[in-house]
Amino acid sequence: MEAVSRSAVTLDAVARAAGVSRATASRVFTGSSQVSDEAKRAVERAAAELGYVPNRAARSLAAGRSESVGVVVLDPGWNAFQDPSFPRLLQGIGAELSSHGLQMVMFAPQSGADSIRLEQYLAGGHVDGVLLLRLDDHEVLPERLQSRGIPVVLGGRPRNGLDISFVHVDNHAGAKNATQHLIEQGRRRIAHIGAPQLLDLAADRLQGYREALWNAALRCDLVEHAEQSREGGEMAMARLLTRCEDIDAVFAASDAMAIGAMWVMQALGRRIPDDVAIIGFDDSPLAAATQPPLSSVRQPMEDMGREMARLVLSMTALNTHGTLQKILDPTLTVRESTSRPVPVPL
Amino acid sequence: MEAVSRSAVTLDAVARAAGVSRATASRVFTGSSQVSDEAKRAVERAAAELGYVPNRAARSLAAGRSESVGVVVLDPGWNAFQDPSFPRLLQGIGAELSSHGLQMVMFAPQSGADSIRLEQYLAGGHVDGVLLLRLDDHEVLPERLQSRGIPVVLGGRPRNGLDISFVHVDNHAGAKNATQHLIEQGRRRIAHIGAPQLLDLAADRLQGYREALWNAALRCDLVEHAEQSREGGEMAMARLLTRCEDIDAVFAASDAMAIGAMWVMQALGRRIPDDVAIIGFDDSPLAAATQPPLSSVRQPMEDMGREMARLVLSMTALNTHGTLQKILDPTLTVRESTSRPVPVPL
DNA sequence: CTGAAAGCGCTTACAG
DNA sequence: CTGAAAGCGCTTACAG
Repeated sequence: MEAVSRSAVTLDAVARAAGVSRATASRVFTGSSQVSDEAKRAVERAAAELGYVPNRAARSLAAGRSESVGVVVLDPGWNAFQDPSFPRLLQGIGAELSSHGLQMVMFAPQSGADSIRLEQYLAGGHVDGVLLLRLDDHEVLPERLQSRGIPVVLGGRPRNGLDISFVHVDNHAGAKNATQHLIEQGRRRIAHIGAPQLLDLAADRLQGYREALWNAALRCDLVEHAEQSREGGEMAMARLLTRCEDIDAVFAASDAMAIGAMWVMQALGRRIPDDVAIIGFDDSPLAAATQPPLSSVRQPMEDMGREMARLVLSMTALNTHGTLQKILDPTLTVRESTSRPVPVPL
Repeated sequence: MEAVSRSAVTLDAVARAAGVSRATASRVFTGSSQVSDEAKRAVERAAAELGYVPNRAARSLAAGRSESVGVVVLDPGWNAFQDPSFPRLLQGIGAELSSHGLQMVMFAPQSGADSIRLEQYLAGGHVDGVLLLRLDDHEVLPERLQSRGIPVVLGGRPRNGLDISFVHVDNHAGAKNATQHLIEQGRRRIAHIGAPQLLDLAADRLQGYREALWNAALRCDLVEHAEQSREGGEMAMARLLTRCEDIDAVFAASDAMAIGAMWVMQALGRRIPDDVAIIGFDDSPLAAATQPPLSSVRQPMEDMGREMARLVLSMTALNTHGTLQKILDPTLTVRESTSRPVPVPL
């Protein structure tokens, strides 16, 4: 059993066909300017005729870099692949890398064996840097890669004590803005349906909600946490109503939960937004599809992707051992669930 | 600007520390049996102490293979990343590759520039084979890779005239089974909501439906095609009802469309399954969440992934130039939307 | 601008 | 079982 003679045409063959040295041929492919137009043309013609494709493994080895960046999705349940914001994140990463001529390489390890293999792969010269998504607090990969000298950037905030680069969306600010928006609409009995308490985004969003209420001198103990699903939202909404009958607004920490709240309210015959305003979080495709359409906090996922890519690129370029970070603000997408449409005067 | 001295510890260093030659050290990592236990232990100890990680770029270059397989998702809209069956497919691929000690490397090219870079990457010795997902008829990547001698396997049937390996789910059989199931439940006026006609799965599923009706000597012109969404299903259902008031069963080519049909029927006060039975396609998470739960045709996505991996592995091992194919049968997941629950006698 | 040469870190016949 | 040596396909100072 022998390896296929796959990459039949090598740089050497191209150089010979073009009548130049291997060094010169190499220079035209690496974009070095030190080549005469004549030589360049000859090499390019020869390459085209022979169908030359550089062997990137050889190039990585010789040059000490690979012109590619790894994106690792640390998500044992593959949930990321159903998260509507995930493609937007990938798109941002891909666009930024692409504009620098870099290749994006993605990984989704599922088992311990996968992770070990992956670590060796990433540490083994196949990528210039690594972007890490969806890691939980027990994940050791970031530190292990970093200790090997590989530039690493996290999506989300690292756990305490970890000195590592990251890009993070300010959940606190997003929640505060959402709540302020409700207050500005004249709402006064504003409830919050929080994410499961073990997520740190739950604490951040709750905190933002409380701060906005505090600033407006409103009471703020109308909080229930729930599973991030429509059902979770329904149950939380029901519990909230037993605590306060005349809630006039709800800020939910996810669109799915907001929809659950909406269903409960509508089943009770309350009009949205007339009787109760509802705002969600994530601005997922769901939000635009409800009746009435759901206002939501939009996380700048494309921007987050772009920034992650920028950070890792500047780390590889600077060859620094310092860490970088960037915090992005969410925006508000206001739809009819929080604001009565103003009739357009003729 | 110089490359980081990243992979500080090389095979050479390990060999020296272990007091053996580089060749022997290499043999313990490649799993060659030709090594004494003593030497093996010494090398493993040295590697652990020094924190050695093999440089895989070098290994790929020297060995002529990479122990990794590329998975390319050719989906300009990133839609795959929101498709509930997509993670199952990846899981199948990952599990099979993993069990053979192979690394799975994923790509999602978005632009022409991405595709060119990707082709060079894949052809450049970084992967041993390629799995292609979601390609449309104009895609040239499969042929281009194959012509470079790289083992390629498609998920889905290749367009006519393309001699290439593939794994494919038999849509025709799935549709036929679903329709037969409805007939066995005593239904006689069975409508079909088809996928958009430009998809070839639409034709396959329609054909399966027709065949089942034909075999049972039933009429079969109750067909409407629609967008693959709940709204599409609603509109198609409404159109069908204008053509035949007393439809007693619906076979929809996707779960989302089936749900649309369900909503329309329920809004009209018809009981499911008593008055009308409904079955979908894909057995997505949606199906289990409806009221009543939706019967559906389940595509064996994990199996498809596993088979794709198996095929590409056997192609790399056999080093053959022939092509392989495998066709898988869907199964039926029967829930309450098509069969009245039989009360359990005490 | 160009070429000869060394070297990137590994694997693998080949000869013991 | 082991080692010396050649070689994988490229890049890049170095010296013209």
